[in-house]
Amino acid sequence: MESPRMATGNRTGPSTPSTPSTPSATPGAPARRPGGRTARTRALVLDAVRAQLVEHGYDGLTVDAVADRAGVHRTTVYRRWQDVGGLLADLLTLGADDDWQPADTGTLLGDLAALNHEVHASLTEQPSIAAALIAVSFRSPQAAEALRDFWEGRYAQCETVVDRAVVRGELPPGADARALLVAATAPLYHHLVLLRSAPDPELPDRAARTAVLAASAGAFTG
Amino acid sequence: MESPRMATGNRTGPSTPSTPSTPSATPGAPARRPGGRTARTRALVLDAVRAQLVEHGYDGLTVDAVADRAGVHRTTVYRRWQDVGGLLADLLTLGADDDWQPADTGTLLGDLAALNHEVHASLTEQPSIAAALIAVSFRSPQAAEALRDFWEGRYAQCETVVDRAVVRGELPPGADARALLVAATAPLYHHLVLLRSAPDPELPDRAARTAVLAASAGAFTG
DNA sequence: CCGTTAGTGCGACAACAGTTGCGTTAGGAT
DNA sequence: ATCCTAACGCAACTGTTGTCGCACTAACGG
Repeated sequence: MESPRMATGNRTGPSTPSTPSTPSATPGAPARRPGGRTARTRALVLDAVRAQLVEHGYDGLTVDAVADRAGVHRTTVYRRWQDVGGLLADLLTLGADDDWQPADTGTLLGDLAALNHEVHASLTEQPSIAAALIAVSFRSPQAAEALRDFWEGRYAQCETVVDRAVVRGELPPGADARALLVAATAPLYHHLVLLRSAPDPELPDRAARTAVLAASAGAFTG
Repeated sequence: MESPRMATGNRTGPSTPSTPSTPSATPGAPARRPGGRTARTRALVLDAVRAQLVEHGYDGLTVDAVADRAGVHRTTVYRRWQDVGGLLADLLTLGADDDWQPADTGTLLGDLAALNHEVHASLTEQPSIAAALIAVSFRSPQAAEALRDFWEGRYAQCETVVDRAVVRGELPPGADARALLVAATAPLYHHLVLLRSAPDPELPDRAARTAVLAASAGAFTG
């Protein structure tokens, strides 16, 4: 997971509740207005979320503080994002919809190590948006779902890493790509998020190596 | 991790701030009073925490609700435990100091699988004290530290599993026991806590098998 | 048994989270 | 250019979280 990047575009935001792709085709639902002011507000607020997170950390990330910093009224934030979890969830979806691709280093070990280094970096940066999102996902269903979707997407995209390894003959066909990817990355999350160990710069490489050895031993094939 | 058991003893509780083992030898510090009423209050409150957690889940676990149920005033709870995290941390320390031992099944795979089944059970029981503690550990430093200490103790105790495997000749000597144990258990936590996947009854065995295969391939012998 | 005071009960208080009703502004369609 | 109304600003409100000062009760030492 890398840090979500800001794209100050004209996107609608999460307040648009499951709108079909053809907005004008739904007569019962009220017409959305994703234009000028709405988009501007969203950009201001999400900018404020990131700035507030950087300056005051996760504990200083309250709805009131974000609204003040964005120059927007409290109720506006509450109406569109509900709570802090909604804000971070929106920030995540904003950064997740870009066309991220796993690195292609030529070997399974290299690919997994590169992936792990990305995860490691996103979890150890100060402050870590990823860590804040994980923390808030235990309070906010919105954040939990956004994080779930984000990881689902990322793991799906990373399956190409395993596919490439199969094509190269590094792995036998029929390997459980998802299980392999989880085995490679889980120790990182376990140490940094749950055990809260001190960051170990060699951990990404070691975890990747362990997963590759297990895969070579046939751990993920039937 | 299994559910902490209640021992309605006369222990002091976490409010005793790092008291040396000889309380009477510290003239500057005020004399503690761990006796009758204090112990009774702690038992009442911790009982209420567990009951409240069982009946209303983690979301219903507020300081006020616990105090009401325990028949104790709010301020008493705030003063001795600070917050919900302190309450759960105390509950954990109460259950963690028993002489837990990892199962001895005769094989490394069996031992790791048994361990994983314990972890799986503690995380999927409804409601899960373990899951509640993990969730609250992101809000409360006390809970975070208690959880950290708990896991540190458990992983230390589990190193005997690896030692036994070395003695049996299943593993070469010099294996990194901690890394092996983390590799075996991390996928469980990753799926159940972070990814929030649906519980997979085969996951404990598969994760244990993966770790053993990696270990046999020399993944943890640096 | 008595004196000291740690621990508790009690009420008042501030700060924060979150909601509601209503008036105002500005997007978008005609 | 005009109308409709989504989105916003504003203020007042409720409920919860956490703190503080003071009085009181009971644990522990003598």
